[in-house]
Amino acid sequence: MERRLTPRGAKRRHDLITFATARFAANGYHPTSVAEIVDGLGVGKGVFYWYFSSKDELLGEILRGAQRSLRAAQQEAIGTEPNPVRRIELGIRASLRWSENHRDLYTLVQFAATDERFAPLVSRGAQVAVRDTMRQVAEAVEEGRVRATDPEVCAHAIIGLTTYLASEFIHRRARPAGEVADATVDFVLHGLLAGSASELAGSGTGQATEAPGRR
Amino acid sequence: MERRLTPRGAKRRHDLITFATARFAANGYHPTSVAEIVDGLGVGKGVFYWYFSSKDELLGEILRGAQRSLRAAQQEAIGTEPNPVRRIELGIRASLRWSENHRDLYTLVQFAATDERFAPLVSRGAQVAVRDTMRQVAEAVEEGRVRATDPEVCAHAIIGLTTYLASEFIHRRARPAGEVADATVDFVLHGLLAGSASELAGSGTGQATEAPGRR
Amino acid sequence: MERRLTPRGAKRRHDLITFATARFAANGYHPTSVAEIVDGLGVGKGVFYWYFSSKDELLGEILRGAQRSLRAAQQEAIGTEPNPVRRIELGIRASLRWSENHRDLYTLVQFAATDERFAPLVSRGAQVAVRDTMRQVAEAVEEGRVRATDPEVCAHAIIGLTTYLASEFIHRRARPAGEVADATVDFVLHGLLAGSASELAGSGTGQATEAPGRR
Amino acid sequence: MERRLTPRGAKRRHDLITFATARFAANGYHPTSVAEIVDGLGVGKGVFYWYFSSKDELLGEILRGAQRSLRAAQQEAIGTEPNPVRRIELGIRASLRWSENHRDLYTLVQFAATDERFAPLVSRGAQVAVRDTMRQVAEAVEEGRVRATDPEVCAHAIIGLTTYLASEFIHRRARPAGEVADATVDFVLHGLLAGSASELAGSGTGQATEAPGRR
DNA sequence: AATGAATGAGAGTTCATTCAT
DNA sequence: GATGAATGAACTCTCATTCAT
Repeated sequence: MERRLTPRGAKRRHDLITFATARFAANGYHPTSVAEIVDGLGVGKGVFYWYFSSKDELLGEILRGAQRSLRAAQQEAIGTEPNPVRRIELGIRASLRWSENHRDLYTLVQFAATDERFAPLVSRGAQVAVRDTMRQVAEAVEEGRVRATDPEVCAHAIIGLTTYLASEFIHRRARPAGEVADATVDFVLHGLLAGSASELAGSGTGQATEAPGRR
Repeated sequence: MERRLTPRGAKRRHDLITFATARFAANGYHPTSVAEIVDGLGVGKGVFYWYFSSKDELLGEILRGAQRSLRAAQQEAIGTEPNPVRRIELGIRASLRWSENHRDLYTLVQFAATDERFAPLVSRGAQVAVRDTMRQVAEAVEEGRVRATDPEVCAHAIIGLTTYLASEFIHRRARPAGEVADATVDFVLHGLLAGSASELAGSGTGQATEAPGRR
Repeated sequence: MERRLTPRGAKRRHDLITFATARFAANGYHPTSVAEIVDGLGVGKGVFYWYFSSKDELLGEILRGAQRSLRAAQQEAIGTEPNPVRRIELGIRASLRWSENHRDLYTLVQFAATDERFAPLVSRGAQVAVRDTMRQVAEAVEEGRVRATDPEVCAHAIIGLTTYLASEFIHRRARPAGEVADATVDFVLHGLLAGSASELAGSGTGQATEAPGRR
Repeated sequence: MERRLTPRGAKRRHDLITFATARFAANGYHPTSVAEIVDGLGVGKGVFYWYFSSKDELLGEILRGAQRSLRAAQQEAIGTEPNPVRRIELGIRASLRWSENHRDLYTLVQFAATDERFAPLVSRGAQVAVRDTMRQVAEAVEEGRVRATDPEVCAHAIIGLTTYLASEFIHRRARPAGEVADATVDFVLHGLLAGSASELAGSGTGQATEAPGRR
């Protein structure tokens, strides 16, 4: 692949990606045939294989593009903000806004994570996000702004929460991203309990009472 | 369907479900053919269609079974515990333990949620879990044990967090469920911030596009 | 592959091989599609792939069968004949008779030898034939029945001649195998020259670019 | 077609033929795509169809060129040699030398002979060679230089032997053409038997004991 | 209950050929 | 003359499903 494209060619390629993303998200990747995609654009089958060497490769391209785009949105949102806690918040808000504007991509990434052929690709993208977030959590811990916790677990918790709430409230119920972000940030920062004294000190199942990762 | 099964028939059916679950989780639902399943069990194709009317129906059965099994595990764990916060914790721990013992089912549910034909089924199961959790959050709020928040959002946050951390730490990295549960419960209850005074008081209201009060 | 076949299945498989051999020989291997074969037999496409894992595999089967069959015919013809020269003759006659009865296979083998994917298979079969013939030539030389020559070259010459004359006279012109065999055996045994004294003594050494001794 | 070509055009056309011949010989005619050829030369598809009206036509050109070239080599080698036996020998030697220098063409001709669309073309070329050789055999018989045999069968025997030994020893084992020619000429002239008295007089299968073709 | 065999629509992909630029 | 793009029929092969035995 890697073809030098004319402007017209670049547009075709872009159209294919856009249309395929929509169909994959709506119908599922496997149930959507190449024929369906090219028919939808009113072009011949050969066009598809002129721009992509296979259906799998197309999905790969879509996933890579999604990750690039999300990361760019996050970094642009964070800008030069010095406070790491605030950076986390800005990252969450950017992710949710991005999620709102790219519902299809979200669905596709979710699917890709469940297919052994694409899971590694998704994993790699997730690792980048985790590393970004971890750095901020670690910094915030160092500065004493947040409780001492395992930054890796925290990073996953933040990303997982954001991801899940996006799926539930933005995609399924079409709530505005801003509102969802408020709730997410609130939960991330304060957790569930009222007051400062843990009512459940000593709870647990007899296993470690501290968070894992701290040795 | 609905067939009166002999003991031998019941075993056959169970074998089919078990084997298919493993293959679906490992290879993906669509890429796994009925032939692969029956060959793996050393039986003819007719057997499959004797017990299930279609491949889709089999997946439906698997998903319904998974939800029944998870809910049973949660309810057994909660038992008669009166404290709603403690009930939430017990539910989280039960879910993670279940997740540890049923990795394949977890993967399958994740996939099913991305396919428009199965998503409704998954949704219905998720709604049950959300309603269960919501009831407990609402009760905890009423009793003043947790901050006043939208119980629905909270329920989703709890479930989302649990789900995601299960996937990352139990499935991908094979950490023990107990450890992961400790961290999850900790995060759910206390959030991220240090101390009782919110450093970010004022955040979480409106879109907060201006930097919130930083010291 | 390797399937336990019922009698009905064995017949189907045999029909596929027979029909495909005829089409491959008439139209060429590549130009003959699987669809053409199954349509010709009035069965569904799946039937083909029930019995053969691919079109290539089918050709392989055909070629292997041809080699087995030809070799069996030769060995049966030679029987226990003690005279090696006579054994060579019997082999030639058997080959030509076989050729007469299996024109399609001959054409197919010729093609297969020109395709890099099948050439090794053909080569292997040819090696067996060469080794058989070589043994007889060597024995004949030892017994002083034929001129001292390189048995390997002779073996190839015999096989090549037989092959070629079969193609030309039996396949293209439909002459009876017996007649062709007489001529082939005659040429193989006596060569071209009249009398016993070589008119061209001295030739056959070096590149002989100058005219050799002519009267 | 028939196009007046600029020198640059003539070179392009020649390059296409050369490259295509190599790919066809290496990969097979059908499996080699036009795209592969033009990509290999770094030109666009249009170039191909500017010089040739189709892929089949290109193969036809290659085959015709091969026959022209081989015949020219033979005629140049024979020159004005008056002795017909010697002419046969010179022809064999020229053919093998040509074969050594044009392995790809040899492979291609072999293939073409097996495809019903190209077989007539190959046939026509072969007929020319047979007629040339026949004339020489007939003359040699008339002059009493060789045994009285059917000149047509002899011609085919000579050509078949030469062809086959070229394929086996020159192409597959890369032996020098001179050596192979010595063996071929020797076999053609003397056959296999030692001495002048046929040890096998009277052998045969009860069918004609004389060569076929004589009525 | 169960099997091997069969179906045939439809999948992804290729490729000779054409055409606008 | 030459290119990149496009065409679309045809290809090999898959697979959920059905059926005779």
